[in-house]
Amino acid sequence: MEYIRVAEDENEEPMEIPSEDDGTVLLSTVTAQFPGACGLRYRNPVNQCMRGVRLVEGILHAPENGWGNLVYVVNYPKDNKRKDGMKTDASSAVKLKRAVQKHQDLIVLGLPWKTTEQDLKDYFSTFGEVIMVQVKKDAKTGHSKGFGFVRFTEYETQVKVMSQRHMINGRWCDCKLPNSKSPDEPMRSRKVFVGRCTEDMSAEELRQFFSQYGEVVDVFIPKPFRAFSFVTFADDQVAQSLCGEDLIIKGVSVHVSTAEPKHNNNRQLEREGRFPGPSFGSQGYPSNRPSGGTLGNNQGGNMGSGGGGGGGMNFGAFSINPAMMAAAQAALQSSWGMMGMLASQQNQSGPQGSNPGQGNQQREQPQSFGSNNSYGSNSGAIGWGSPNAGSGSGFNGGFSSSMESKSSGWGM
DNA sequence: GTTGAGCGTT
Repeated sequence: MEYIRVAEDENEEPMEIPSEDDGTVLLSTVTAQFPGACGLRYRNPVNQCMRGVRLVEGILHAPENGWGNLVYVVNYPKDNKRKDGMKTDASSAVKLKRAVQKHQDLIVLGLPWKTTEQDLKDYFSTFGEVIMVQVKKDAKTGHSKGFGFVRFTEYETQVKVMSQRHMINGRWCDCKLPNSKSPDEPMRSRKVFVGRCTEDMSAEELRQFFSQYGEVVDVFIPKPFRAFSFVTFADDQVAQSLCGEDLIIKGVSVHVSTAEPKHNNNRQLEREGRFPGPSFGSQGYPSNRPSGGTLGNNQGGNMGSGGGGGGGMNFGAFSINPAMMAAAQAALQSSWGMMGMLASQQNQSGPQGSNPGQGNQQREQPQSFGSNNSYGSNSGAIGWGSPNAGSGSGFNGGFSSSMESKSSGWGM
């Protein structure tokens, strides 16, 4: 482990604080010693100017030549000279949790409209081996939405890429960890949820693919197509180890998480706090949720919103539509089954018991299952994530790779 | 035919 020297003032005695394995320093590590700190700066030996240390998502990145022996000075918001602390901590705590980083897709923000996946591939390949790029496009027009994703083979490459800005086709772009996923949550389940599946991923292909990590005992793909599936392993540790990972299947980045969709992934709700409207039976869930938990949302209560129906749920009022069927179907597959859907009904008497995290499920808003499930090309295909084994043959069917075309003539 | 902070067809 490496340490860097940090002081509250240039003249004060520096304190050594630890860096992470990847050479970054967590802001949370700094705030642990200097409450209220919001960043670091240092005096550039070359020109004697103070320089800020790059900070992204709670992670401090070393200067070009590493941390070295410089003394880094703590930054505080405005002219707070510490002491007050605490207040900012609550809000920053959320970000600090992102601190532990793994190998993940990076989101690329600020892309020029004209930038193609090939451009991305070409550009990012200068940092290290790229195994996936995507430019998000409008389904109809095919026009870029101005952002994309990239995934590197090496974690070090990822760290490097995150630590700086990028000039891509004439625009400055940022690479960050997407906030579409939260740090993995603990849960003892052999089943994982696989999001962002495409329709052409068959159960057999998924089984084949996931078998490289461990014995797969079940693959379930909800029908009609819902862009996710469930994979159950024989060994729960295998399942757990995959949670939070992005995996590349047929050039498409899928996301693995616990079989219970933790996220009512709504950041708005976090900020706005409580839900409006009546929430019957919402005697709050035990607050022993795993760290990443979504804060007190009373979701379950929505079901009764119309009449309130103090205390009792009126099943007679239910009408089953296809969406609900699918939601139920999904629920049956998840670890908690219908428990999730009926979350707010639970008494949760024993603080003991099994898993925290039951409370707030509610699978899916019923949504139109309209016919248009046709998403076209998975363009950014770069083949399989190359499972080691040989048997995998037969899948290499034709997914065209937009990256195979060599040379990216940019400029005319 | 436009745009420029964001977050990937759960």
